[in-house]
Amino acid sequence: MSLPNKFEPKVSEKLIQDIWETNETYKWDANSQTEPFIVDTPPPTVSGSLHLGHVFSYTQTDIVTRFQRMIGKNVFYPMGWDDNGLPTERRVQNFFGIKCNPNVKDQESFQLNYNFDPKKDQILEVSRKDFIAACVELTTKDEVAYEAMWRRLGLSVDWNETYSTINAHSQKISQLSFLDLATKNQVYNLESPTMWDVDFQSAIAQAELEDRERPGAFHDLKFQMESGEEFIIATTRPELLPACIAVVAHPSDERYQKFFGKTAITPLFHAPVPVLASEHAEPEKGSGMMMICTFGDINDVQWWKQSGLPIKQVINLQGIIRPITFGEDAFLSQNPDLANKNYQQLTGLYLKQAQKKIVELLASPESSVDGKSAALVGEPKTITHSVKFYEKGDRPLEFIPTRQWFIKTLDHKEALLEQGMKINWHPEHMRVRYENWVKGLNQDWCVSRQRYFGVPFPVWYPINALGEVNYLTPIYAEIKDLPVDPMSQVPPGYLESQRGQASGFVGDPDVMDTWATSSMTPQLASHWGTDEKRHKKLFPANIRPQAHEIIRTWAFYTIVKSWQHSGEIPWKDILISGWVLDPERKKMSKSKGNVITPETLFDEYSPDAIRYWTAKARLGADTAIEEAVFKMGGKLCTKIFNASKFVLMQFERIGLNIKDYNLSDVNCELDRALIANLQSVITESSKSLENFEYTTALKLIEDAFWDFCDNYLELVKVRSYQDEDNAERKSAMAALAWSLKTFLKLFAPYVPYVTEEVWQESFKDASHPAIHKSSWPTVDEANTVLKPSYAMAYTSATEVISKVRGVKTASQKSLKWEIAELNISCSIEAKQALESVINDLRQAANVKDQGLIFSPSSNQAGNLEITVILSESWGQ
RNA sequence: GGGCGCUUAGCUCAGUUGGUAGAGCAAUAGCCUUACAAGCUAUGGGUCACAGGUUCGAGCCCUGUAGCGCCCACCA
Repeated sequence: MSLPNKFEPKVSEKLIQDIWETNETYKWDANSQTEPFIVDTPPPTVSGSLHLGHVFSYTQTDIVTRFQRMIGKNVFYPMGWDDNGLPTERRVQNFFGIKCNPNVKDQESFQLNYNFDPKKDQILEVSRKDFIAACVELTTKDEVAYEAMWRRLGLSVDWNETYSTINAHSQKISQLSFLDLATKNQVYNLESPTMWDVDFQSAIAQAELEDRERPGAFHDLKFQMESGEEFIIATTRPELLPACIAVVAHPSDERYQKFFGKTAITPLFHAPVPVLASEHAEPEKGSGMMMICTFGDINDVQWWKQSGLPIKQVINLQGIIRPITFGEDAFLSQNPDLANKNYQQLTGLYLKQAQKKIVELLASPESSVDGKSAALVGEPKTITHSVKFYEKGDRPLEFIPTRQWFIKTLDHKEALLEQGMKINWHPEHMRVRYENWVKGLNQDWCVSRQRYFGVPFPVWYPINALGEVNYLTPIYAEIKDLPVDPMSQVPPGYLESQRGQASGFVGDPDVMDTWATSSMTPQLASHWGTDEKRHKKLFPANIRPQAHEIIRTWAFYTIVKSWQHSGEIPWKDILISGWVLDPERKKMSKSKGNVITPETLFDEYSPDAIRYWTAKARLGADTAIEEAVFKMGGKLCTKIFNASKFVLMQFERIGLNIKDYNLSDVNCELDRALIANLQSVITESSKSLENFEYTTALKLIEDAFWDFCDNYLELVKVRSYQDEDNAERKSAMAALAWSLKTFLKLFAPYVPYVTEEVWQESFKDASHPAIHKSSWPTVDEANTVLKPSYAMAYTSATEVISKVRGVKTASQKSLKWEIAELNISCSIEAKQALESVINDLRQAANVKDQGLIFSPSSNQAGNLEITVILSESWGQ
């Protein structure tokens, strides 16, 4: 039973991990009847490496969870890997230099290029199957590295309970969810203008939108009425002029009343378009007249839906101006030859180039409708405006008509707000963000993505005898067959040979939004739909820890799914963590994260020290990376170690075992005061931790511990150094043992390594082989009532010792310097209290024999007047 | 434009129901003290963003203002 002389966290790190592992310290007990505590762990996105932001929020969860385990809950703490979706595809593309092309054939014995160099090597197009295999290979490797880092951080995860969002289990549940929603009539597919990312070649959802400030310009364009009168419209998107379907002004705008119901002609394309009244147009903006194009923005889409006018689609899925012919179909023109001549100059151009080109055309002197002037009036006026982007995209979103699957949300706003009210939000004000989001929804959840590495829709579509695909009567997979891949599997009752044939079928080629799967994390962990007995035990979860920027996605979608499937809330409490900010107070970014990796910090400080830093930040509070706090954490751990060493040494010296202490030996006021104080620390910190206020609890524990080291240990030292094991020493030893054990347990959720290291050398026994197999301290253990006299003894003694230190320091003397006379003037009560600790006090202060003098005072009970006269020399 | 949060010592932050402003770091001055010099002791440092109000009393409650951060919406 002994600790190493020096505290070296690195030496014991691995050993301690092994202890946790071999004792199955964090294993969920499937058969236990005790109250569970279920964590809906965020599955980190597997696309590179974990950074300090992850360490921050996951540790906060771990602290809460370790506490719950110690108070006796049957903790279920799984770990998932979110490896499906765009981030993974993008990483795989860049890592191996491959790109998915569904039309390419599978390769035999496909070898991935681990040494891909973007400067030298060409991008290789591979089949869907090969691409998915590459995704699986790389994410599997990443997941190994992630697990190692989580273990090092000391997350008390049950590593038997892991899943990945792309594995068969997750695919099955994700598809099951889709089928359940189909049965409940909560999903539909629809061909309609949808937000489209031209680079990713996929639809995206409202929740993935991001506004970005971009330079733009107002272009004033001259239109003409059929009757010959001219007017001006202002537009930031002149390249959409060929897609103009109408021009509108506000109904009350007097300038344009005379035009309403008549026809205007567009420049360059001579397209006749109706002039209509619309509330959309604001008279004060520009000329008060605006053009409606298919489609410049969401307003155009909404307006078009009401108007019944045909679509003029000029942009293709790649963001390129597609070939069309004026004079045909919707593209009416009063001068098709001229229109086509102009349009041909735009065909094949990317939107940006097309804009440049059309501005040139509009600026030419004969571009107006009557051919007498330029249609572009004046110079374009440059502005900065916000433009909608896919949050992971590089070019602005376009609205392009495509067929997509949607999950109904707009019909359920009220119910979803109610569900939000049933959940406890920490901090409380984060609920408002959820509510704002729900209230502001304007589209159902677009859940299909035209990507490859994801969960397929369990859906085929029948083809009629004419070869037309019928999207409105999909063939759903049977539940027993899940998971299915409709691109390689055949729907019930069909043959593979019928794929793509008249009277046959086609598989849905799309995959689901990655959130469609991760919104099921509570059910993925509980095995919803596949193991009802287990699901009953593990659903709903107790806590959902997550970051605030994904309230509108992860939290929202999880609440949606849970409500639609079973009418329940997915978890009782949601814990919103803050952001890690770099020293310039900017959000920790991936590039910055790579500079300061968690491993670097673990090496330089210790996992415990980093954990301490995370524990100093409250939920929801953004926190700067602060080296000073890492240092503090390190110092605290050293202190815990050294104080433990001191206590253990006192037992060793006279051959006693620290486990054999007996609290009934405690008979000194000072020792009773210590125990009584710690009791209130236990009560208060437990209350805070139960409410997820781990920061408040830590402060209480820490303050008590530093006081224990600075004051109690100093006072009790001389008594405990006695060689004779008499009653007063026994009292000290029992108090020391119990308080050390208590402090170790109180600190254990925060700094598991150092507390475990000490535990192994002190209180470990067969039924408590690890500190996290021991129980949280309770007040009953000590059963000491705090009497006013204890408190007074303790605080008065502390006050005296503090005064003595002040005098010695001011005289630049060692704290060991002898005191010739210590005169304490105080009330009768204070005197009585101090007399009970007089020996401890006299020796700790090193007062000469007979040098401690009390004199009466009429002061208030607590007020002490202390005079110190130092000896001329050291003393003996 | 709507909403939420923040503003306390040089820095990073605590501050319970209103009752004499706190910690760590940094700075300064010291100390080999039988757990700890990677330690310890002490000292200095604040008009609690600003302006009103309620109250015997406001960092805390109310109203307004400003700055910072974030969420949402609008944006021809």
